[in-house]
Amino acid sequence: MPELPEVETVRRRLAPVLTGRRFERVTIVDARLVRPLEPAVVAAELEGERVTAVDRRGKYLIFRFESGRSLLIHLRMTGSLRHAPAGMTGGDSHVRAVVRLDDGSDVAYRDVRRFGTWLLADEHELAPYLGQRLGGEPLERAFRAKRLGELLVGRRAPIKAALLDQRTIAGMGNIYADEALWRAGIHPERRAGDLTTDEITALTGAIKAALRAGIRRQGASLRDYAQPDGRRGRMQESFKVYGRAEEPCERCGTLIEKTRVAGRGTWFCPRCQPRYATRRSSSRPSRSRRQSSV
DNA sequence: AGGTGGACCCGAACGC
DNA sequence: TGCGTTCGGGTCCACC
Repeated sequence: MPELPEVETVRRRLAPVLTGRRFERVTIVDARLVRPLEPAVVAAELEGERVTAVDRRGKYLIFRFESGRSLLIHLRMTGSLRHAPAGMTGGDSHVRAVVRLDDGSDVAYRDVRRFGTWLLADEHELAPYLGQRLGGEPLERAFRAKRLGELLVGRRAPIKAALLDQRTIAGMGNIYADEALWRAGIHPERRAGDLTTDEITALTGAIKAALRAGIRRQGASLRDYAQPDGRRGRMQESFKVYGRAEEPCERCGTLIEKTRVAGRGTWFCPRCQPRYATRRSSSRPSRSRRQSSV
């Protein structure tokens, strides 16, 4: 599942091969990709555009064009992009769109479950579109504990749900949310607004560390995700808790448990991530001394 | 207002 | 063996 580290890896691989290239021929096979617009219309609009930059915001990939317009790609769950010599991607029934570049190579978009979207945005549309959906970038220096704390104040949702909310932190998904909570030693069902300042500080660092670990290993290839050259990422080999139910926690040996939080499969270490804070460790004013018992 | 849960998808894993 | 059922997950949206 492409989250920030996977999308960032794709961005880093595509930027050098796309920058300066012109979209010569665009084929959109699956109408879902660009609906409610007509695939042929969008394809025609894209043809002739020249790429000036490949950016990322949250889980969105952004192809910026000379014209000022941008193509906003969201991979959702099973989307992937493949860069290869022209014609190499034929015969794959899951390819939903192909862009022929002016150097004779193809960028093919593949998506088994067809959740992914392509949006061609005008210059003035991009910032409002993203701003409405996304909070800050967790790997930017501006993302500090103070800021995260402000975003969590008063929130009654489980901390995991808050992390999955893209307006809290852009780019976190199910995998890295679990990984970050384990690193910070915070139970996924703790009320977001009840975390102490120390916990928020730990969580801020844990989020950055979990995401950076994912980028360093070129993302996690569980099933469909692969880099544009077809290679798999290796982060799945380094998960601390995600998908590891009944395996020992590497920190304390306790068996990892699986539960469900905010409608998502959730893995955690019951010892490293206690449901109730075992000691008060902060000056952060809390509205009640006890955690509510569920 | 803010949180929750279903819909959208479809291949894989599971159950009988 | 084969069929039907369940699962999962990012985002949007209806609902409470």
